Amino acid sequence: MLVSKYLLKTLRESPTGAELPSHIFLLRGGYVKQLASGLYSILPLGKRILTKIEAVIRDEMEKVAGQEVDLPLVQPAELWMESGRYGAIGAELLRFKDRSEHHMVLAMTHEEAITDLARYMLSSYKQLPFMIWQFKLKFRDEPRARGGLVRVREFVMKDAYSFHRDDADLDSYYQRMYQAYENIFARAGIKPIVVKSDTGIMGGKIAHEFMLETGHGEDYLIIAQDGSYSANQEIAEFQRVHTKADHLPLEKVATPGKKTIEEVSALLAVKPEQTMKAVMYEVEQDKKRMLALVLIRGDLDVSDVKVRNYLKVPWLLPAQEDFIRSFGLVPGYASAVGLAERKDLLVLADFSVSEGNNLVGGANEEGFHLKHVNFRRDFNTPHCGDFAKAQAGYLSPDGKSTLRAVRGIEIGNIFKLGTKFSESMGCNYLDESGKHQTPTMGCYGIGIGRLMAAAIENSHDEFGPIWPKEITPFHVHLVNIGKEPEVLETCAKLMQEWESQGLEVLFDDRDERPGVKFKDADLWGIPVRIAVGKKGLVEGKAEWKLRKDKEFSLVPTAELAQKLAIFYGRS
RNA sequence: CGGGGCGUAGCUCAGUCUGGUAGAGCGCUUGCUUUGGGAGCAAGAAGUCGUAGGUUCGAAUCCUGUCGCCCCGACCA
Repeated sequence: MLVSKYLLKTLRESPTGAELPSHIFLLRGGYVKQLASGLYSILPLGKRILTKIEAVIRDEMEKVAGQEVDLPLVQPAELWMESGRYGAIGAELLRFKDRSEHHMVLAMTHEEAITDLARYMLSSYKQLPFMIWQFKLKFRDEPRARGGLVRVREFVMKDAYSFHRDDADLDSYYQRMYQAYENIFARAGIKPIVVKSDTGIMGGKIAHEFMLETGHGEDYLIIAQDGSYSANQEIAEFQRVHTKADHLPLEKVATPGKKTIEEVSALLAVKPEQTMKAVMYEVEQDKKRMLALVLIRGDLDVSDVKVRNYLKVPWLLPAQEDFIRSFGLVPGYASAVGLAERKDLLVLADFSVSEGNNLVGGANEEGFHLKHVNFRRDFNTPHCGDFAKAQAGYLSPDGKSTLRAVRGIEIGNIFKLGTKFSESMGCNYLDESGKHQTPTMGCYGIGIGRLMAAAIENSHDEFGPIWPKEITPFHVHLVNIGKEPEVLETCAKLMQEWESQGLEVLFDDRDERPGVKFKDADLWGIPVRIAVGKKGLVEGKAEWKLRKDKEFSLVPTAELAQKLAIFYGRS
């Protein structure tokens, strides 16, 4: 490919709003162009990388016996009503009507369509297990797109779905897929951190996220210092430290105008970990709007994902003041003391308060708190659990190590879905004894564009991306220095020679100064740059420079082909 | 959804406060000179100042609506 004929445009300056290295370089290098918020046009250079990534993934999917399909993006709403997700998912699911007034959606993932296909195809246990997968556009009306290709609204995903007779078979296939993911990311030059994650609206039981650790990531990961534990912060567990003490008598104290933990603990001269707060949410259960009180020690934060999962509700809203007051509670002075008879409230107690003692809590009266509040004696609830958000510095779940927090970008995930979709959508098969059985499912996703962005976050310098060999847009970046006939002839000859050995060559044949060409070469990040100039050619040599290195070496032009073959493992 | 910011040439921005009819750098076109890390000189093309309405003799500038984009938040009582 000749640069002079290629649809490429590099920018000297970063476009406004780009902050992540991947966002900046994708725009500056001419890989993508933004069309609207969260919507990007992929330009020829970017498309080559996506195609390479897809080739790697296709290779690994075939190794785990995947069968590639292509399912519709536009789907009837009825399908999503069958699975129950039409009502469970919020505005992220784009709904519209077609010309004949049918309710339709743009698929944000393809469990429904796959299950529909499977219930048509599947009839006998002899067909199981199988895995179906695709590269397919998804549309998610994200509340806020950000970070270039990291969080967009329209994107291509590799989504795979497996069907099994039982959990044991799913478990063993899940392990194979786990390995396939390790392979894919390794081939993209990435060493992911694998964490346990929330299963969210997908349902299911166990899920893992493959995360790239980066200072710019939008997810927070909790990792034990000794490596024994890793999880997404949303669901990360930790061991609470409790003080042991005899229960002291309940005591009412005046705390006028003191509502926050800081104010109350300062006034009463106690540490925040000796206080209890009531974090209140508005939830909907059985079509009724309820107020949920989550009681937790003052120094801890609530994980709303843990609360949501415990209550099995699709969403939580922080309760507004007038909503709280409509239940007769006082914001700033709320607790569960004296509310035992209230059936209209959901009271949840984090282990930090159910196992702690002598805490300072609200008196449910404007301007008053209670000292020495104790679980069971002063308040009670059957809903005790882990509702606290893990933070750096806390003890790991086994208590043997300390947790640390890092930021990361999710580049892939694998789920054990179970029978959520196969059951609700009537997908079944006959076993050996002729009985109807419901297959158990797994699903496995990788965002292609996000992986391209992650590869840059993972591998770049101040001048541009440094592409790994397997996903580089071209194998060789050839540059002529000067317009002398012998230089141009040599370049043409070399290009033809390398292409005939199957290498992809980008030849910067433009009439530009060397500095311009080298800057662009850095933005395009091709692993090998070969520069041909009159000076070197006198000795029959050209410059060999790796993108990751600063220095070049002079190599006889006759040896370049072999050197390239070795570099790309094709010798 | 809430809060903040920004929309002026392909890109980055100045001009807006204090109203007087459009600017710079980069990029693009042409010519000459240059040629190893984003060259120099000269000439040139390019913007209904996001959009609609209002105020005014006169609006990029003031007012109102509207659309778009970016950032923060979506939670600790």
